[in-house]
Amino acid sequence: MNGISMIQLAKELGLSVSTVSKALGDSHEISASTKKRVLELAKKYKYKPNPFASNLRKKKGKQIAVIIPDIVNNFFALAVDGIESVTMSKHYDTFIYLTHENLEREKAVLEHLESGLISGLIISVCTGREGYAHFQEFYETTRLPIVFFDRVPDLLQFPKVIANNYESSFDATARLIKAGSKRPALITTTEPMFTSMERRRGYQDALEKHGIVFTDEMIIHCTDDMALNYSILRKIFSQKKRPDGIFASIEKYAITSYEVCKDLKLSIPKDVKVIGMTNLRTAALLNPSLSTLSQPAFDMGKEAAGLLIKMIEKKSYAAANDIIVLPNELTIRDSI
Amino acid sequence: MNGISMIQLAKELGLSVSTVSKALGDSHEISASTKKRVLELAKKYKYKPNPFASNLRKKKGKQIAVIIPDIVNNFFALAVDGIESVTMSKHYDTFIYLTHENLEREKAVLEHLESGLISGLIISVCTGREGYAHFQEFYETTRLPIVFFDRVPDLLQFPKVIANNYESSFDATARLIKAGSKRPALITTTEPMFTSMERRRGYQDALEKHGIVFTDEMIIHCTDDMALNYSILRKIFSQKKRPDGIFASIEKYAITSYEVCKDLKLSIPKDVKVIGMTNLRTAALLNPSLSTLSQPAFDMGKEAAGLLIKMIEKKSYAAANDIIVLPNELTIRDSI
DNA sequence: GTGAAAGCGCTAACAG
DNA sequence: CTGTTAGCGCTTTCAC
Repeated sequence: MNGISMIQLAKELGLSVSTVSKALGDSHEISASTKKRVLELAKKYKYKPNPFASNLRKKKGKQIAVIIPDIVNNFFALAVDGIESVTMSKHYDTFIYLTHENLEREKAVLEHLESGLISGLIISVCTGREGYAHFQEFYETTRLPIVFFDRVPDLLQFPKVIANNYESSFDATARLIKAGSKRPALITTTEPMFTSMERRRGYQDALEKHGIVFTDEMIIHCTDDMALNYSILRKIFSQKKRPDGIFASIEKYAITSYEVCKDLKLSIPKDVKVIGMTNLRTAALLNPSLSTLSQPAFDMGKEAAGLLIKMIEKKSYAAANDIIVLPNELTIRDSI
Repeated sequence: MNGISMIQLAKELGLSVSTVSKALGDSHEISASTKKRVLELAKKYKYKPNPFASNLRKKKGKQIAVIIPDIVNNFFALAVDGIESVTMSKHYDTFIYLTHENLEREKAVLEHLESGLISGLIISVCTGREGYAHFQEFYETTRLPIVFFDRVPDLLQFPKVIANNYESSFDATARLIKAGSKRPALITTTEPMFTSMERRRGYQDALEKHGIVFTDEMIIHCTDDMALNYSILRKIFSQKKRPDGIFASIEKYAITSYEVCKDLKLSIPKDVKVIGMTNLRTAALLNPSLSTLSQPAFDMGKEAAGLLIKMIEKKSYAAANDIIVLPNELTIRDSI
């Protein structure tokens, strides 16, 4: 905290503080000549308004928060990149909070933010679907605009930015089938999430559409524990009646699938055809190169931030129930 | 902005605002019974102090900024993860700003932060070594604690957290040589950076130590343009007298090396032995699995944040010239 | 142990 | 077009 204050500027200019304030705000009440004088002196002294003072007075600032489960994940990193690209251009400051899939942490951050530090919130919720009450409560007490992205609480009425998970999962599964898979498996998480439910719906509908009878064991549930996932998959792919295709609907599961196939000497794509839901830049360099369904992560971040700032700036909450749907991108490589 | 204010608390308790303030601050001037009453009512109403008001009054807040070139890079993502793990536990809020290797952007962010929004700064500078004046200037005008990490301005007197780039590059190069490489190349950036200079020093010293005569063309300069890098590398590795080893001292160059070798049908590790400086989690899944020199990214972030908060909280700037050096980790896999 | 008063730096009525 | 005034909500002397 340092530099010159408005008071000192006013003193040196022989003007009142309020005149200086208005001049800096380019108010129409102020004469061009005065504005010029003020601006010049402000520039000379590199005057920067004290954000605490002005936020306190205006009861509003140019700071927003981003709450995500994990930054060490290409998807979220790209989303943050997209968010920052717009907050930067709109001169907003961006707080970042990581929940690490911990619901308590998520609640704690939300409660902390009820202090009024921010003017808006972008969030991708952690796994698990019980307990959305804290979002509702946050909104009730702060009335602050919130935009959810990717992992959204399906039952809550808030603006959201999501990918076309249903449709693209349908397409990906269909591609596996067309490539010759008779029993493609879906690898998904044990945690119930809206996104994975949608992907599962797309998967099942594609099976049905192509006359493949769905049975429960075609869905493989993995966890957060990579070692456990490995043994789960290894067990399943060691069976005689193993799946001959994989739609890995979570990034890390695609990698584990590769490891298991490698270790079991199952050839990809001959024995097992694989499509992975991932934004990994190295997908093309894996052996064999991995076919991917990738999310428009950067654009999702951009849209979310754009929407949020619109909500903050126009008091028009017309946007409040917007749902923006962006397309995932299917890239076929050698794994299929 | 919402919720109850201290004024309302005071009114309801029949106390003065200053008493409530002290009670909430657990001041020894206040009786235990009063503290209890205040705390209970505050809890009942979920009172949260208005951060703008208290920051304004105290001329100091619990917000810090992190400025990095790129979040879509495992190294920086991990570092942010490390930083956030400590700011979270110490109840600080973390702003994030991305420079995308753009010096102008870096300067703009710094200037913006001169407003006094934050109480401390963690930064990894963008490429290019001209122009460190803005850091000095930022410090002169704000007197705020700054911690640099990884990409640090070597000539400036500030606390820094870095990796042992010289020593570990020496070791990595030595491993290439011991594995049989007679002419290992160093792939580095055209941009002069302290980190890459250190890596280069380690590389050259290892050559000398092992009796390999260094010539200028053993250093391959790549850029930010991936397509250009590809053609640079392709040209070099098409020559008869091509290198038989690669120490890729920047993450993305290791990937391009793989692509080029694949396309030129050069076998790794038979024709070319490769070690890449990278934190990519998929390194082990590449074909062949990539030997890596990885940075202690998470810990670097943790150390940087710990140091910064120490500087913010104790006014003791004893730490001011600290340089914390953490070890890189060499993992040998099939590419060598 | 508690309270009164001043003020952090800025904005926004309202007057003039 | 410019100035006066009254705070935003909190912390911090200084009295009592």
